[in-house]
Amino acid sequence: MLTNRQQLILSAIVEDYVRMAEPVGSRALAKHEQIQFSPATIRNEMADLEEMGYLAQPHTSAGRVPSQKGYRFYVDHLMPQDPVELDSTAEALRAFFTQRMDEMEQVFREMSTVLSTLTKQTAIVLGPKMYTDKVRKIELIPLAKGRAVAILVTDTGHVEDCTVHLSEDIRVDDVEFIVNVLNDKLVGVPVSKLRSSLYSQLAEELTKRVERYEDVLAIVEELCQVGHREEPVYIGGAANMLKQPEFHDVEKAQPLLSLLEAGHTVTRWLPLEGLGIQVRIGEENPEGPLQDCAVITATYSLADSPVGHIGVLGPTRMDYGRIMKILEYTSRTMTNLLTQRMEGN
Amino acid sequence: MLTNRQQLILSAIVEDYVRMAEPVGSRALAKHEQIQFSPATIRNEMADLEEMGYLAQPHTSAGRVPSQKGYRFYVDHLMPQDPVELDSTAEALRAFFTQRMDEMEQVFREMSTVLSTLTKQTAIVLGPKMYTDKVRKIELIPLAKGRAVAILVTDTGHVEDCTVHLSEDIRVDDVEFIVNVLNDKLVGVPVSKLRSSLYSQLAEELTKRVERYEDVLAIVEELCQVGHREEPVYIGGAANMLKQPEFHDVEKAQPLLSLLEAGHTVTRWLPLEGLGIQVRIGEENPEGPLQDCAVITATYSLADSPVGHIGVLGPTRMDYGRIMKILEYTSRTMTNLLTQRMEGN
DNA sequence: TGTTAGCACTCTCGTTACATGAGTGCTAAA
DNA sequence: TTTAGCACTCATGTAACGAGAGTGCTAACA
Repeated sequence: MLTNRQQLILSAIVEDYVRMAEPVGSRALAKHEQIQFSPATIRNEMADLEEMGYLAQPHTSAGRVPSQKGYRFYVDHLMPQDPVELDSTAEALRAFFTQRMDEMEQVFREMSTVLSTLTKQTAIVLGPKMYTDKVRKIELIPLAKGRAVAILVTDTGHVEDCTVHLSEDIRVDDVEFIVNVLNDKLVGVPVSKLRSSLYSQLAEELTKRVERYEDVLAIVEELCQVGHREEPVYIGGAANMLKQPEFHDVEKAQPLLSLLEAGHTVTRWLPLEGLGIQVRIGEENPEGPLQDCAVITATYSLADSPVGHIGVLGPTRMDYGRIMKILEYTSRTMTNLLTQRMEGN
Repeated sequence: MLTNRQQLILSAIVEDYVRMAEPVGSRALAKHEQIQFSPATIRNEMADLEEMGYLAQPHTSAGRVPSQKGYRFYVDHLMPQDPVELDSTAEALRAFFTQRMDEMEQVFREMSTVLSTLTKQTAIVLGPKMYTDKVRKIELIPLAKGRAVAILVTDTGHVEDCTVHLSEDIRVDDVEFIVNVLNDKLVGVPVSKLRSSLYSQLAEELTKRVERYEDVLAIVEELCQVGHREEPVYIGGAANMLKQPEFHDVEKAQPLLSLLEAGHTVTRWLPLEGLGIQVRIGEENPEGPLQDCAVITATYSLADSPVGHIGVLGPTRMDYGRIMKILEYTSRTMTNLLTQRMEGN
C-alpha cells in the first residue's frame, strides 16, 4: 500500500511531531538523518500521504500532522519493534517493584503515580477484580444494637466489609450459628458464585434453626454485593494533562478532568477487551471528550487469568512506542509480583 | 475604624465582585439599591478604602477589587449573619442526608461530590480519625504460607486490614492463641493507645506460650500502624477549579490540581485547628499555589468530640456567606448522622 | 462641610493594517 | 525520477487607532 519511502516519511513525521508538538514541514524532515531526499520530494510524498488520509494540515501553509489513521498505521506497522532499552525509566520501575510493599492498595496507588511520572501522562490503574477469588473466611461482628459489620476475606488476602442490619433481639449464639454455617458452606466458593451458592446451599440449613429468615437473607445479600463490588480505580497525574500543549486551552481540558474525576466510570471507556496491550486512538474512543486522546491499556494477571488493568491516557500525539513498552514491562512485573505473593513469597 | 458608609460600600463591592468576577466601578455601585450616593462620592470612599488596604485596583482605569484584607474584613464583620434560607441548596443537602447509606466510605465520597456540586468549587472531605475509636475485635487469618491478614474492627464499625508475615511453621493453635490474647487484652482500648497498651499488657502473657516472640511483636506493630493510619481523603469537583475565570490560565491551575492530587498532603495545608468554621484567605494559606485561594473548613463530631473535617477550596473571590452556611449545615447534619448511627439508629 | 457634576486623563480591549516567515504546490530543468 | 525555483497562502507579531469604562481632581452646590 505505502511505499517504503512513504512509510519512512510517515514514521519520521509521527516521531517529530510527538517530540516537538508542532506541525512538521518538509524542510525540517529533510534534515533528518535517515532521509536523504530534498524537501521537494518530501513535499510530493506528503501530498500523497495526505490524500490517502494519513496526514492532515492544520492550515494551508503549515507543516503536516499525523491523522488518526496515520497514528494507527504507525502503531500497527512502523513503530520500532525491537526492545530498545528503557534506560533510566526501566531503572525507576525496577526500583519501584523491588520496594517492599505489603499493602496492595498502596501498591496500586503508588503505581499510578509512578506510571504517570514516567509517562508524563495520566495513569489509570484498576485494582484486581475479585471475581476469581475464593472465600477464605466470613465474619460477622455485632456493634451497637441492630447493627453489625460483615467481613469477607478472600484467599488472596482481599478484605471487604459492609454494614448489615440485624433484628435488635438477635441472640449471640444465633450470630455464632449463622457465621458458622456461612463459613461451612461458603468457604472456597468464588465470590462471583456467592449468590448462586447462597440459594442452593444455605436456604434449608438456616431455616432449621433461625426463625428470622429474612434477617439472614439480608445479610447474605449484602455479602453478595460485596463480592460484586466494583474494582477500585486509581488515577495518577491527572494534572499532567494540563502540561500537554493540546490542553492548554481550558475548554478542552475541563471535560477530560471531569471524566477522570468520575473514577468509577472509567470502565465504560477503557479498552478492556482482549489481552495484551490495547491502543485506542482518537475517534476510536467512545466518549466525546476522548476524541482527541489516545488510551493505551494492558492487563495484569494472577495465576494465568487476567485480573486487572493498567492504562495511560494522553493526547493522540503521544510516544506510543515508549509508553507501550513501559506498560508492557509494568504489567509483566505486576503479574510476577502478584503471583509470587500468592505462592507465599 | 471604617465608617458605616465605607462598610456598606466595601460590602457591596465584595458581593458584586463575587457575582460578576469583574472589577466593580463606581457607576455600577451607584445603581445598587442600598446605595444612594453619586458615583463621585463612591469614588472618594473607594480611594480611601484603597489607601487603607481594603481594595485594590488591577490597573489605573479599572474598577476596584477586594484585597485579602478586604475579604477578611467582610468575612469578620460585614457578612450577613442571619440565617438566610438556603433555598434549593438546603433541599439538596437534606435529600442527600436522608438517603439511606450504609457504607460510610460511600457517604464521604458522595458528600464530596454533592458539596462540590452545590458550591461549584472543590470540596475536600476528611474521613474520621479513628483515634478515639475503641478496639472491638481483632482477627488474624492465615493465607498462603507465611502470610496472614490481620483485621481490626472498631466499635464504630470501622474495619482496617493489613498483611502480616508469620513464620512458616507457626501452628494453627498458636494463631488461635495469639488472637485470643490480643482480643482479651486489647478490646476496648482506644486505637490511639494501642502501642502503649501493647507493652504494658501483652509482653509477658505471650512469652508464656509462644516461642517466636518477634513474630508476634511484628504482628502487633502492624496493627498499631493500622490504628495510626491516615484518615482517608475524598476530593470532589477538582475540575470545577477550571471553571473559575481566575484559573482559566492553565499556569495558575496546574499547580493547584497537582496539590490536590497528592490527596494525603491536604492535612498540611487545611486549617484544622480549632472548632467551628475556619476561613483562610489568600496569603493566610501556607502553600504557594494557594496564595490566591480561600479555604473554608468545618469539623464534624461524634459524641461531642470532633473526628473529621469537611472543606471547600476556591479562588479568594468566593461566596463566603453561602459556602460557610452550607458547610455549617453539612457539618451539623453529619454530626447527627454519625451520632445516630453510633446509638444504633 | 459634605456631596455632586463636569471634565480631562489613563488604560484595556478589539479592530485593522501590515510586514515577516514558514511552508506549500506547481512547473521546468537536470 | 528527482530537484531547484518561484509564486502563493496563511499564521503570527507589531503598531496604530478608536471606543469604552473608569478614575482623580476641581469647582459648584446644599
